[in-house]
Amino acid sequence: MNPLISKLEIVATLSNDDRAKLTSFCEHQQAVDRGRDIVREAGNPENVYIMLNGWAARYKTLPDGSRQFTAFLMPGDLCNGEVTVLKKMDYNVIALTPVTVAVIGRDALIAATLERPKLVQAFWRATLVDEAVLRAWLINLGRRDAYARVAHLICELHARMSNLGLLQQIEFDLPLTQEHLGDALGLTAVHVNRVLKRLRDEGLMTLQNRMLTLLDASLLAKAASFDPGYLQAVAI
Amino acid sequence: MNPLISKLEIVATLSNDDRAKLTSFCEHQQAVDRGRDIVREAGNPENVYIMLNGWAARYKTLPDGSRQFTAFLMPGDLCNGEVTVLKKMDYNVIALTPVTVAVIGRDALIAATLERPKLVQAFWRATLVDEAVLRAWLINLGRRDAYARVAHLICELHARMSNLGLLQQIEFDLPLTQEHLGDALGLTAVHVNRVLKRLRDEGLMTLQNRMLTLLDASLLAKAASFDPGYLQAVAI
DNA sequence: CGGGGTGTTGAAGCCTGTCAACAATTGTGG
DNA sequence: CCACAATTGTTGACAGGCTTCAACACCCCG
Repeated sequence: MNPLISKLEIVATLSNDDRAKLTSFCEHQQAVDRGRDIVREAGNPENVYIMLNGWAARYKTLPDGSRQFTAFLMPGDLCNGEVTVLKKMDYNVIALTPVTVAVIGRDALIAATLERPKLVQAFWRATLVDEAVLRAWLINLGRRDAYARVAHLICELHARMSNLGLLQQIEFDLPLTQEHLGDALGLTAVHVNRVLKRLRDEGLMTLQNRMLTLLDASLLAKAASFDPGYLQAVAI
Repeated sequence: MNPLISKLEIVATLSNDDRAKLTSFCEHQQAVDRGRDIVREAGNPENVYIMLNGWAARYKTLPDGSRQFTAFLMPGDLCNGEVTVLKKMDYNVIALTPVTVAVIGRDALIAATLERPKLVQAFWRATLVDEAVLRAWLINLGRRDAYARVAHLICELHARMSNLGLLQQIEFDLPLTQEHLGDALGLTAVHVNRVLKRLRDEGLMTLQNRMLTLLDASLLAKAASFDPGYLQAVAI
């Protein structure tokens, strides 16, 4: 199944025509090696890149060399959807695993959406959910200690993958290093390690060999004060 | 001058017709006392509220009672623009000063924007700038210490007010308490106080009686590694 | 088999939170 | 206009969470 369609159908109902259009968007594909940037701050945003496979992260690097992720991108997510409306990009996107993206000319995407107001609205709604996730991250960094912060991120990632239909079980592939988690959470990899150990010792979850196992999902959600409401768009 | 028009004209060019429409949006006004919520998470989002005067903050409260701001809202900002596309709101907005808002029926706003694609795009671009601000806040909380964090927020607020044409000088009214700053920065009011003292002692800025004075703007920007690029939308 | 990346653990130090007391300012009612 | 209360700002002492630095184990891939 096309992940872009899956993602948009969470927030909107699409016609067969819309689905066909989205499928055609994904014809021109490109592979990106793990560790390489998919889009760059300085780059010319002529194209829009859509995640089809693998994991990526939106990030920015500070003058002192430290890095902060502002989003994890999963299949169906737009790497730089903004450029349909703005000529600027103020972030980078890096492939955290081997990634395949769909490449669409910015103008082609704009033209297509002009003919299909339903599609615009679907993209728009998906963007608003992304923004809600961003707000949740801010709250996470501002007001939760490292323990609850890690727990909250794990709950979010599990819920998002579950929404995409990428899993049903308590065990799933999480191809993130502890440094990646630290970059997302505003923590050092060392401290992420200590928190994961505690979560493991307490029997809430384990993360080994890139396999995450939720041993006690409800306790984990409670520790994180996780409320999944913000991940579900409610269409008018 | 109508602050909504000022705000949108930063990111788009408007026709006289558009401006007239926006002015008509602001006919139905409402006053909100300092400390009261303008919109509530649980509330029914039938209306869209637009800031005309005063300061407000988007926020969420955690189970333990702590509060995190996710945005400061100034004249021209939409309190809950999402509800034109989504039926849900996952945050509150509180008036930090006495506020006047314009109240528009959600359906009326949707109808108006359907006739005016230019207006939709203007709103959309403004939203994307707001999102860039949100990312900047996340980076601020994730990777800067309290000193640089406070400095960065001050730089941002100064730049935003400057963009709105609300000031030209190095001195301007900043009606936020130290607790407000703490809620935005993920710090305690006590520690904000200590940082402000240090910034004062070092001659970078003072904040007294709700008056902020930038004594050395370039040094302050340097301490914060502040780059104002993200505040300016670049239209296609 | 060897090497780079990743994970694990400990010790020490610093940044920020917590608690508390008091000062300054603002707001309110007489 | 004054008196008083409530909010906000200021400062100190102390505790704790997280970072830093370091060493080593593990694992995958060449």
